[in-house]
Amino acid sequence: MPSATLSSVPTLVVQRSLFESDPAPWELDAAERRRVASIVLVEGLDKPLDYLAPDRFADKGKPEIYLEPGRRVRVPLGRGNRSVTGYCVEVGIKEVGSRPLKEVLAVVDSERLVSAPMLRLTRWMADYYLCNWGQALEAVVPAGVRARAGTREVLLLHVPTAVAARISSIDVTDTQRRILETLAASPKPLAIKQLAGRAGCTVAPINVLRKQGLIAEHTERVDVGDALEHDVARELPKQLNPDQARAYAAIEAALDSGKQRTILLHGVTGSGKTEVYLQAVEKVVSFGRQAIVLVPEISLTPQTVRRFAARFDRIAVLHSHQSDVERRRHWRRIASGEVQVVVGARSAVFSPAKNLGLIVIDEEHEATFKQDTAPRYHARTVAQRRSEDEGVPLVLASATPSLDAWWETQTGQSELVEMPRRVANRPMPAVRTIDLREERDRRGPRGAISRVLYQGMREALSDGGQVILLLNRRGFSTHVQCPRCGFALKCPHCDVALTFHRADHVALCHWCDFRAEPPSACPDCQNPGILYVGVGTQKLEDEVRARFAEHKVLRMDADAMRKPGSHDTALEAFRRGEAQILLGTQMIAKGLDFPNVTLVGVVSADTAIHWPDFRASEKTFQLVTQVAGRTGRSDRGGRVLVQTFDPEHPAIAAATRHDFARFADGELPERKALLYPPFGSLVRIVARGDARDPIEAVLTATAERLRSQAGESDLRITGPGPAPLARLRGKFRFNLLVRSADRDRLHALIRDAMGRAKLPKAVEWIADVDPVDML
DNA sequence: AGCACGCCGACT
DNA sequence: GTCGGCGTGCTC
Repeated sequence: MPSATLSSVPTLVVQRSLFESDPAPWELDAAERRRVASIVLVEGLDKPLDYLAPDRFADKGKPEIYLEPGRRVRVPLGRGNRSVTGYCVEVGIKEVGSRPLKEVLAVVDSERLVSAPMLRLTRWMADYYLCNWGQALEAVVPAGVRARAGTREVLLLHVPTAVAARISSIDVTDTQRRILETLAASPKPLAIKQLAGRAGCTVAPINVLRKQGLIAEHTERVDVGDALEHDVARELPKQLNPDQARAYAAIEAALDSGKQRTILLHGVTGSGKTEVYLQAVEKVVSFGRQAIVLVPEISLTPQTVRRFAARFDRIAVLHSHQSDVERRRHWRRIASGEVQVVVGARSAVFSPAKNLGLIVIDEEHEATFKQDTAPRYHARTVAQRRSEDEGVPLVLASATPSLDAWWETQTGQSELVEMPRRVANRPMPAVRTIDLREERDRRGPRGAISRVLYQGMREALSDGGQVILLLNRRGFSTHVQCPRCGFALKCPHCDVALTFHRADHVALCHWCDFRAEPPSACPDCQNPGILYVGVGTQKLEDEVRARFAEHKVLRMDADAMRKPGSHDTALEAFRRGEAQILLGTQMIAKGLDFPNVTLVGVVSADTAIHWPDFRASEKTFQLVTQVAGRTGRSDRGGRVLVQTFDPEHPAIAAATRHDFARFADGELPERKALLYPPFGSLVRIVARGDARDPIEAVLTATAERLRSQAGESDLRITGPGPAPLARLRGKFRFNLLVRSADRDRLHALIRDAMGRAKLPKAVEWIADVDPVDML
């Protein structure tokens, strides 16, 4: 072949590709204004794609297949045109022609799932939480709603009007005439079985009529089963005391202002915060708007729901233990505007309230408001954004506010309302620490309960009071260890010691549920004296039963409360006095109101103090303060005994004085010095994989990229280093902490750095924005 | 996320 | 010569 021909080939190729990417003249001529839908795919690439919206999807008279933003569609993607699902986020008339657009294949949803404000919110979430827009959209609409759980396609029959007019004169059998008359007389279309039942015949003659066209049919999607609403005795608003009235007035002013405001309701345990926000919600409802009240999942008991049901005619409940069918029922009632108040867990912040008037977050400091899978949103942050976008007030309530929410009040971004006194002027319980260092050196029975705590329990019980014992460790013993060779039983998949559970006689990993046979002798040195050390709730229960044999003991922890509903049953039993001693993990520390509890014992206040988490102090303060708040709630009074090896620790010292401000004043400067929240924004990147080196390498490269891109900014980078839980479920884990006072820039830098990194197949990573769990 | 294209090694 | 390894890049 002549060389001239060879050299001309590449030229041709180059020109062809130019024609393909640039509009050719004849294509420009053909440019048209067409209806174009912008589609965000549920998975895959994070960039809206444009598709042609055929006219058949533009007919408002056909709401089943009307294409509008907030509905899902099926669209062809890639060379193979495989059909994928995406959310329509925009529909408009656009100039097309430069490149032929593909067409939307089908409209999936027969109604809008995501409103315009929710579309904006999800777009913001994607930016803020470094996730795909598609992921954010999927988080906002419950799976049961997407799948239309609890509905069925049914075939409905009716008599065409032309036929109905001459039923008596049609040539049919008597049975067929009866069928036609029955159906024509029905005000609503009927299913085949319904019609057969009413006409007193089988389905056979009905099918004959259908074939003849004397009966018309169409399909419709209907709900199966009816909503059962239970009647609850109505309760009237309570008279507010002066502190409550002041707090209410502040919220009322915010509501009347018609503007977004954030109010932190800082009220000591037992100060009656709930009544304040209930009345605020009543006000919102009175002018026809809706309120969302978020509570921690654990507080969302039937009792809590009853409390709301007693005050409002139409409430909806949303939480994770509902079936898809239930959740969809509540969700649609909210979307229809029927519901006045939504009470729900974290994800209820996405409730499709049309005419939102107020958002309340009770126990605002609780970690459960942070989602621990993508998108890793915090309901408080999302609620703040939503309330700004929709111009409604946000009320945060807590006896132990998060330092994040607290600091906002100090900088004037939100308003602080204090409720420093308990209702009925009841005093706060006296809190006394018991120094376990002294106790350790004393002779006497060795156990988890010190002499002083034992005496306190004896006194409380003999006076007819009840006792709560907090121990934030489940299981029987926390370690299985050989005193001779130092061997400790560890999880083969995780970097943690196995906890011995005596009830199941198993050594259990609390992270991956690995189970092992507990050894009776040291597997290493065969020493038969292997020790089961460290006290969990099960061992504490044994000790309490042995030393208080004449009293009934109730244990509440994740193991004892495995059955659905057992949590509520146990609390009710304790409330009725069927047990005198309630012991358990943090699930007994929160929000409960037992008037007869006159003693709270904290078996070990130190469990969280040495946690490798910058919030360790904050968590300790909250836990001790919250559990202390469970007593002194009646005229019987109450007191609190806190066992600790570190009575001078600022968190414990402040908790014993119920002194939040003192705790905050001590803790905030430390956060500031290290640029931790609330002074800096924090993003934690966690990488995991089968081998240490590639994981660390990816994070090192990312850290370097961040440093080189950071320029003059205040970026502070810690790591990469092994995560506090360096091995989990068989994977090695490394993390990188990045913080900056400039939140938006921080998020943008990390998005860029992670987007550019080439991730080896064997490495997975996530970015956790505003992390709560640092393990 | 898939799914194709593409450029190098072991086979019929 | 062909099958197939998974690196790279695109998807309206």
